[in-house]
Amino acid sequence: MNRVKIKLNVLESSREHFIFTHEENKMKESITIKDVARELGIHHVTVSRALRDTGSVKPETRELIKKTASELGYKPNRLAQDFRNKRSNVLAVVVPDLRPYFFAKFVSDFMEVAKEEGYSVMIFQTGEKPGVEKDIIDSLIGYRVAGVVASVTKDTVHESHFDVLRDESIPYVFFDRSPEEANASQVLVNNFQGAYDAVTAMIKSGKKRIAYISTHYRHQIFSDRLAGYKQALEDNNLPFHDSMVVEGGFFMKDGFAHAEKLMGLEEQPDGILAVRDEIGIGVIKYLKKAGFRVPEDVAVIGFDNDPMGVACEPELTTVQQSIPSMVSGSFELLLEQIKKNTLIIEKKVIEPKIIFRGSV
Amino acid sequence: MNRVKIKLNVLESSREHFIFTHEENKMKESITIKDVARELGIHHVTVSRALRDTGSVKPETRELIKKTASELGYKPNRLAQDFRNKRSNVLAVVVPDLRPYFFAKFVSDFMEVAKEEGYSVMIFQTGEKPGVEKDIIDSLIGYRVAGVVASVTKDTVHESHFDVLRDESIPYVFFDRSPEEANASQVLVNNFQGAYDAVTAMIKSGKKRIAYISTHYRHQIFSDRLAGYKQALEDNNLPFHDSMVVEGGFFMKDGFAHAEKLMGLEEQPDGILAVRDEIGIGVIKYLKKAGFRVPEDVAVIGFDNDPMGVACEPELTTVQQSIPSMVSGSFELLLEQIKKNTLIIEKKVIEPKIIFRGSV
DNA sequence: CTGAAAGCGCTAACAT
DNA sequence: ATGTTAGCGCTTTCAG
Repeated sequence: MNRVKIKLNVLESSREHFIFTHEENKMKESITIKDVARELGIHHVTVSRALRDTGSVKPETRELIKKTASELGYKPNRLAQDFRNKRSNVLAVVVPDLRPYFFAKFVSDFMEVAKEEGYSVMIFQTGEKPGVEKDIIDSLIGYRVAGVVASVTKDTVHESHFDVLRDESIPYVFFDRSPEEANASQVLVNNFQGAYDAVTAMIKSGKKRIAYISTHYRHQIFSDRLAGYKQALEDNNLPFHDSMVVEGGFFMKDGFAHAEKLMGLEEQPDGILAVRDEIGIGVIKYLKKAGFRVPEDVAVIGFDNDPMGVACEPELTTVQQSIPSMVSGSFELLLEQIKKNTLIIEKKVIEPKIIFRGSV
Repeated sequence: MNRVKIKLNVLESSREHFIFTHEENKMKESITIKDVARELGIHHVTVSRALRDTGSVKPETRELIKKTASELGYKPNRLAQDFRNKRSNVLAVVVPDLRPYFFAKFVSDFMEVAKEEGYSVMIFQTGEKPGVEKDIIDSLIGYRVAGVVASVTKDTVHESHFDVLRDESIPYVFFDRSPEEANASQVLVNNFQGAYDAVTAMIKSGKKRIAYISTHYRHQIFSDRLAGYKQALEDNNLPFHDSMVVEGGFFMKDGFAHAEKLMGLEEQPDGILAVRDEIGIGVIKYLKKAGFRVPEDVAVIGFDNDPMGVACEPELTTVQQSIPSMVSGSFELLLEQIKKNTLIIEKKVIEPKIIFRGSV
């Protein structure tokens, strides 16, 4: 340690600052298979074979090599391995935003499954920007990732920017949000059914005038939900009213505002389907503030099974999409393509399930 | 396309299954700098120099090379670059679990900052298991990551398993949760102050008997909060009662259960500090269910500023730790070490801030 | 300013 | 069962 500095207020909110700067540790040379080989007086290729359990190596030699390697602290250089193999053991997951529970949970589960099979995971966020999405996909080529799992931005219509992956034989699978007509495997949720079931549930509980709060995102997911909503009304001989479908926004405050507008109408809804749980929670917050009882006066159902839904009062009934199913579905689809080095186009549809809590 | 299969019920919840299997696209050979060089009748080293803006290359030649490379669709092979440079442009972020909002938000923000500087990010989850943490750190060596940012498990006491990184001159920074006495840079929150301020706020609003619900996690963060709680009582001449400190659990249901016990005591608390927002929400849910008014009868404050806190009623007052400050703090500390190839030990302390909402 | 040579650590293919 | 050869794509070093 050759110098000590004391700094203050580097961060606006910091209090204590001590810097101890050491001189660089001389970059210790890493141990390679050649070092292990030299130690044992054998060829490094034999070491390579032994360590990877390939080729034929005399069992005792193999054991000895492994023992020596571990004693010497040998760590395979994955950079060299990947380079040599022209492919890394990294899977890329591309999502619009990691923060929403749905994506955080998907990625979290996906990493665990991938790890079981020896893959590491790189995460990328598009921020809902198609341009960023394209740049990310392009950069993936350079990394020679083994495969890609993606949920596209709200504005991604084509999959053309994924073609570069195809050119490099890098398999990719879409989950949840896929470009329409994608020429790739997809793991999707039956959003039509989810909305249909949700509306049907409200009707069964006696509701007759059900509104739907959508988002401005023009992705098929959202139009499917609208279609399911309409179909459920029709199948129950309930009229469809334009005024009962509103859209715009994505957050709690948007749900609050939409609910305020809906409840200000001459003909008020007695049930509200929200395209996201957060919006649904905003709806409930408005309803309670305005003195409506939930679910007696107005029932509410959301989508996503966000844990946030159990924080509100009453707890939000929601349309759940099984994230573990989506994870295993997309991972298997990807792995099969990697293993067989083959393009597989398969569409898996996950059936949603209504989680009944207190709001309907 | 040479075969078509139809499968059914591969996933328990799937409905439609179509598989179209194509034969493998012949692995198109990627374009290398040699291809670009050949096209131009020059040496590939010149191409390398031109593309990286290093060395001296005649300006026109440089332009021509860049143009040609892009026309040919040249994409640098990062595997080769990283291998050659003995270091990748990947930063590793190690967290206990990606799902809690705090970590999801940290990682999300960190990725954006890292991207600005040309780094990609690999995420790892320890699942609060020190053994897994050790394995992850070991594996990082193989990847020759440029740097590591970690928040350790609840049971990590030493940083000894991080030594391997030091051996390879891979800098690492701890954020939020650090081993005690860590011999590395740290970005921490002043948890003592957070608890102190929270308790003080409740006292100022007239509360006289304040309980503290902790977790069983034996990490310094939690003892610091306890210490802050005690100090605030002392500074306000309020007695400390053992019965007012309970611990165990991490989730909403635990908060609910603890609140039930606390309110069942002969001497009930009139304020409750919860070590996490989720626990605080559980507390509020119990209080309301049992007929107590929040905050009139009992005030509640949590930690973390989890958005879930605004879903409950009343909205939860919380001790916020600035995630952007933590991200920029840890990233800068890491980047400086990478750039200078120097060990820097600095401790940044982020001051928390109380977000007043409805529960106090 | 440009070219030639060399090698990073590893593994596939071919010998022995 | 083990060794030899060769080379992945790139960049650093040295020559010209």
